[in-house]
Amino acid sequence: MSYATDLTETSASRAASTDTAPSQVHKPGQCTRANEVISLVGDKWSVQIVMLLGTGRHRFMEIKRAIEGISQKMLTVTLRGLERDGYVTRTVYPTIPPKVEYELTDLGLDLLEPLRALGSWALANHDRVVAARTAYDARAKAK
Amino acid sequence: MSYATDLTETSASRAASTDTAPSQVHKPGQCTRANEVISLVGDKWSVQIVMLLGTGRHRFMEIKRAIEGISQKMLTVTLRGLERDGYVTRTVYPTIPPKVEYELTDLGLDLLEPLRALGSWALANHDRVVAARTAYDARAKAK
DNA sequence: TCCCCTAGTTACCTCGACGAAACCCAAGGG
DNA sequence: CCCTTGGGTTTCGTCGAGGTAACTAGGGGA
Repeated sequence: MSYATDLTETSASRAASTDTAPSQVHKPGQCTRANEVISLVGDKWSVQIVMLLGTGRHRFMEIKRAIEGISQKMLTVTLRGLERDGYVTRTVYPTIPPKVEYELTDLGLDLLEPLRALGSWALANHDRVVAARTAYDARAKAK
Repeated sequence: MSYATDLTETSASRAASTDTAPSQVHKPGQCTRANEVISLVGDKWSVQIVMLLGTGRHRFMEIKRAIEGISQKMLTVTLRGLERDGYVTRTVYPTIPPKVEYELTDLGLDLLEPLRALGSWALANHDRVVAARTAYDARAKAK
């Protein structure tokens, strides 16, 4: 493992070719730590919510209506997770129709930057991916 | 939806507050398209493989030994997916112990950049997340 | 009177992601 | 004769993510 995020990563190829050391040439710690955070991105809903909250403070039902497709349960679960990880704050107004507002913390705002980078990359290169996909499928079908 | 990757996104809040239009004020297309690409990041293995291939060309068994924990099946499935989406190329040498090499395409190399950004962010902010997590758990337990 | 609104929680169920392990070919080594 | 090696495919089983629906509170509107 060990992503070589900005380290000079010659260890991966070395480990695979030499193979004398069992499999511990990489630093598994880094990979694990990175994954712990990156796995949030896999969450189907977390990214969308963080992106939405990037536009400012929002109420629960606002988010639910904005995300379209998310269930009540998953919204609460996801928001709890984001709160636990320190990305959002939850503010409860004990009025009688309850009112809860969610807002990004500094950490959440920080996360927004690489997330937006990934998002705009995705938007920009979407067509390339679709083209590759159809080309691949055509090739596979022709075979 | 609509991530507001770099657009001025006032529509999300507007849609939630006005609520006159059913739910189509955002541009759902962008969100869907972005997700289509971002969902790759959720794949538990795709990111690791792309990162590893960022260090150069690699053989199947090399990758399998380097990733540690991936099963034969998931490696083939993930690599096929990455090949289909145009991120990696698959080169078969029809020798008699078979030899297959995987390498990032230009698209894959392009993806590497936002991925590394996210990865180094994750590494840099891992501690903040863990701290928030333990603080939250302590608060929850004390309640 | 009854329903709806907000922000949840809970129980139940489904379905797909993923792992484990067996099987494949063909050549080469003991 | 069997094992190994590389790069798979296939089958089977599990487990958890996530959806659905019903419940909670109290006040306002028809």
